[in-house]
Amino acid sequence: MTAKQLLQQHKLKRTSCREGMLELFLASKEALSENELREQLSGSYDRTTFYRSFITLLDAGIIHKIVVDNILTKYALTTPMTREHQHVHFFCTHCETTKCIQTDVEITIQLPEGFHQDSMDILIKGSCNHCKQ
Amino acid sequence: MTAKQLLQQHKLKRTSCREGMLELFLASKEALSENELREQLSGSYDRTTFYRSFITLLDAGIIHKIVVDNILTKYALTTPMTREHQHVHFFCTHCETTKCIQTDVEITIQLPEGFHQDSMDILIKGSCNHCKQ
DNA sequence: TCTGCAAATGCAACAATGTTGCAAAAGAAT
DNA sequence: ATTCTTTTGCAACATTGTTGCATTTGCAGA
Ligand SMILES: [Mn+2]
Ligand SMILES: [Mn+2]
Ligand SMILES: [Zn+2]
Ligand SMILES: [Zn+2]
Repeated sequence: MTAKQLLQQHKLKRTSCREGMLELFLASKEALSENELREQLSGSYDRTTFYRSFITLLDAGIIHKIVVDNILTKYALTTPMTREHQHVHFFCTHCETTKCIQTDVEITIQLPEGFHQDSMDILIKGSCNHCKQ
Repeated sequence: MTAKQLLQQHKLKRTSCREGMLELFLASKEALSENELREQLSGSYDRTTFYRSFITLLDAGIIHKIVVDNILTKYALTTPMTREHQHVHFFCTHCETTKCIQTDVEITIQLPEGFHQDSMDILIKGSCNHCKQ
């Protein structure tokens, strides 16, 4: 799947910002932040354009967002696996590497009477294979 | 347990800001945000003082922090239950009510080779008993 | 290939949240 | 009451994200 195909498939205009972002997502095994994308797209775009592109790609379901506390926000491609709701994310507290964990989880938690669950976010923090002590 | 006792027990100075915050935490069944605390402590304190008080109470382990995406940050008292295991938080997407779920969870997720887990955050989103449709 | 229109962009301004340095005030111990 | 330390308030700043508006671009149709 190419960036161009992804955009066409979702009937989105093929702009260089979107296409550049998608190429980086397609090439990366890890989630990427706005800053990481901008660094690599040296022909920088305005910050506003990035934010609006994120919104477009999120709305289309092409990418999804991973927020780690007040520390950072990253984005990753949505795959068939990650599209299934509750999947797990991993965050390395040393190098901030953030990954989608491709595992099926079946967790049921008893909520108080009258509460209703729509979704569940699971974030594991620890050290990645490069940062293990 | 009173606010005064909590502060003395942790050898913290008994200032009116800290004591006011703790009284609200002790009286609340839900997690509270900076704004909710400030509203109720009408004899408002400076924003900086709030942030520094949060840090003090967090460091002492008296409260813990619950971050919901880029939406909001709330705080709640640390109880014996919440201190122990990985515990779960609930966030109502309608009224933003945020609660600690007092349930024991034992979840093991297989991480990629070389990855090491330190902690796990679980956030359930949905509607609370007042907002159920 | 050219034209026209809707959509995307860049820029400036703004808001919310959180942090830091420093002088003044308050807490607690003597 | 005096002293010393910690906390506070204020101003300034950083980061992240949003909005309005004029300009530019992509793309469909001629
Ligand atoms: Mn993911
Ligand atoms: Mn909790
Ligand atoms: Zn790492
Ligand atoms: Zn609610």
